Amino acid sequence: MQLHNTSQYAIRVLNFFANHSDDRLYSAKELAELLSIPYKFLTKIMGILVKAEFIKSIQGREGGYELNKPASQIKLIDILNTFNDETDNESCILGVGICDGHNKCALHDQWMQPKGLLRKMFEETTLENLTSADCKL
Amino acid sequence: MQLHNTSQYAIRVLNFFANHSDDRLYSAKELAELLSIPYKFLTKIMGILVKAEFIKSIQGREGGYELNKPASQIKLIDILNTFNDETDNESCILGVGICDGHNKCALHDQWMQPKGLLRKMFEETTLENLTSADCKL
DNA sequence: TTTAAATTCTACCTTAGAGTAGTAATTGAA
DNA sequence: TTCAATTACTACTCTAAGGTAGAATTTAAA
Repeated sequence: MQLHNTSQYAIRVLNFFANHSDDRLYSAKELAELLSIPYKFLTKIMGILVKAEFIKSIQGREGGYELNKPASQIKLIDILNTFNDETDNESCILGVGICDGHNKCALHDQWMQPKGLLRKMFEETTLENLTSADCKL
Repeated sequence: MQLHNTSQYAIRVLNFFANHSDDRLYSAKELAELLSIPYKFLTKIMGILVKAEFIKSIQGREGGYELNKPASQIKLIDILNTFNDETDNESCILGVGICDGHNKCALHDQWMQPKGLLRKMFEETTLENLTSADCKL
């Protein structure tokens, strides 16, 4: 019951940019050091974030990365979906097809409430809503 | 954000026993068919459930499995822990060490409430509390 | 124009979860 | 005593996530 490592990294990187909207670029080297993410793995993730248009990249010497859109327009769920992190609300927590009120798994009733809050968190939280000050990178 | 396959299988098997407390044994072959779980994988899981003392096994011809303790004494969290499914409430959802009120990750505040409900569900739900009738196996 | 700092691309390695295969051991029934 | 139905054990394969390596490309500064 946890997020993929790549999703965690991606959220932390994007959150970093949301909190550093000074008008400059950050290189992969800098980010890797500041966020303690393996450099080579980070560059791989950055490539995905660029393709997904969360991040804009400037190539070449003095290049780097910056946010490609306002923090208020990036939802957590969009990030998770980019990395195939399971947020499919229809599928059953016990893996027994699709659950609804009439055709449900043994854990369905207990699962409804936490599932709803998780869904709310991922769908309604944007980078803008994340803790901005004094938080761990 | 989902349970391991083995945990799902284990919960479904244990729930099946909780709902079929008639005084008989069920063989791995029967269980595999009734619950649509690959036979060989099921026997592997049953071995773990036996070692963890959730299930009692009777070897040899006419043998099989039965619950080893009352359904009210088996919590979901005990099952998950048996299969290393992450339920460590201290560790951070973004993977940045230990989060608390003073030293927290960017998502800490939003995570508190769903985390609490998940914890409650896993720690307070026993096999006895699961839906017993008309639920998918 | 050269060079160094940066992104980008392709390919690979490692690990853990998921699942399979085959055989040994057990045991009640015939 | 034999045999068939069963659990138990060991070892393997497959797949996807996590992570690494190295070279190609881009670009601005020197």
